[in-house]
Amino acid sequence: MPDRDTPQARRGAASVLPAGPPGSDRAGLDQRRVLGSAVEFIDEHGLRELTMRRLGAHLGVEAMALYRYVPGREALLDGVVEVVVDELYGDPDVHLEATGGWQDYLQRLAHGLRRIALAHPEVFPLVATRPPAAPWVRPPLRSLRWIESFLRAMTSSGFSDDAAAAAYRAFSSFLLGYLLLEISGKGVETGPVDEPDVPATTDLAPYPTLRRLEPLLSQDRAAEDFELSLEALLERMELLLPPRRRPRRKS
Amino acid sequence: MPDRDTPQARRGAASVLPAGPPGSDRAGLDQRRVLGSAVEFIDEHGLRELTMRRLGAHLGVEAMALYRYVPGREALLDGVVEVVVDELYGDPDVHLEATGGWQDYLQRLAHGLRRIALAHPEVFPLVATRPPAAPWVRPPLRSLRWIESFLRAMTSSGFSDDAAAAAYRAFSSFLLGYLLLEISGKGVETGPVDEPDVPATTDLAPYPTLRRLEPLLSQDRAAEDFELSLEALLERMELLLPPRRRPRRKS
DNA sequence: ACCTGAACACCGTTCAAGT
DNA sequence: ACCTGAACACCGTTCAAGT
Repeated sequence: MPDRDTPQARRGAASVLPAGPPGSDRAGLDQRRVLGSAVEFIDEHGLRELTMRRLGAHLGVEAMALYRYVPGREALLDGVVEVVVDELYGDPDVHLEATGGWQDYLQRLAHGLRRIALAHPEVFPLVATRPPAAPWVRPPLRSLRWIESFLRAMTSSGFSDDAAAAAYRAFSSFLLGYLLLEISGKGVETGPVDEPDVPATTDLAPYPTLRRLEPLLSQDRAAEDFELSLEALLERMELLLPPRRRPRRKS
Repeated sequence: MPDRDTPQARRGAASVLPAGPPGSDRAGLDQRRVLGSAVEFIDEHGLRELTMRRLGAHLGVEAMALYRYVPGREALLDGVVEVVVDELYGDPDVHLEATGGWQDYLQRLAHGLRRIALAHPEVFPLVATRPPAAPWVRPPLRSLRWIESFLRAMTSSGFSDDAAAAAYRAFSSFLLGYLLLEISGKGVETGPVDEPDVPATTDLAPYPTLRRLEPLLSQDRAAEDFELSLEALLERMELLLPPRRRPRRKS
């Protein structure tokens, strides 16, 4: 399912995984099929349930067969992260780097990553926390090609190298925090159904302010928050431009 | 080690764990000792290594003995998160809610959480990704008492309920993204030592901008970034105040 | 009251063996 | 060339039994 229409998408970015046998494409396994199936499995049952043996069963094969295509469970998870992040290449809304300037590009990039997080909420914590391959790989922008694309868009828009690097750090921090919290707020109350007679609702009596604001805090403002904070971030980035290229702020 | 000098710290916030036997305090186990030991173990060996059996050995006991004090591994991890977050209660720099106004309070709160993240980098991903008990519990501010404290500080400083809630959401997103990325940048290059003759350095030739900025991106700017972005966040929060309470911006 | 031994079902992973 | 069966070391968890 993922990684559509990008023949050598996984080839460009130094893949975490060895190549594996070339896709015989018809019957039989395939690294792409294994990884895609793993993503599917996590989307459906959650990361906790993913097991080499169960993934094998999901593919109609014994667990041991997977080791032909993946060095082990850890590498499988790395591959899952890679596949999900690579879905960005198939997103038509994100392509074409600089048709509308850097702000437009960063907007589309941010929204593309948000779509990925919302499409794979069970995978995203993995995207967020797997140790990156290099210190300058900052989740959720874990693909060398997108990092390159980001930095080129900024520098070619007039940002200094320092400013582009600072923008990259701010952008990744913003996305990581926002998206992780958005999906965490989503997944609550799902899971094993416990005693329905004990509502498990915490007693808020000792916390009067919290109790008063509780209905307010339970509202889902993720979409608006995302737009507004992204807008604010872009405005703050604008200040990193050399003064000549910075449009006068209306006030 | 954690949870020092706060006798009933874990009593106020609805604990995830049942009480367990009262601490006989001398020899023998104790829920506090089990959780504290787990934190210690993760700090030392990483989350991946933590096993009921190994934690038992670490405490000089068989794994099965732990089940007297903890319902299972999942609850143990919840307890670990709770213990680490509760360290905030022992931080003398964070206490006293509003001596210097809300900005000063949020500064100290943010720095306190940053100290925790840096002190327990192996635990922090757990703080970030464990499913919260309620939708309005937003990591890394996972303690009802601190959420209450935050909201009270804001509302009593003139923020409307809506503004306080928005500030809470923005503050938690900021901290989560920043701290998670700071510790992720720290932990890289540690772990199993592979082939030292193959430096595993990715070939950056296809990514010229990245290659040019690589030394810049490898610098550790976490501390400065944190200060500056926190400052910017607080300034943005100021705009949520009703105009009368908002000091005139200089310039 | 607290801990242990033995047992159960299930992991990840290796490897010789099948086809 | 690709998959499997059997095996190994190790999990989390239960429970009757020890002290």
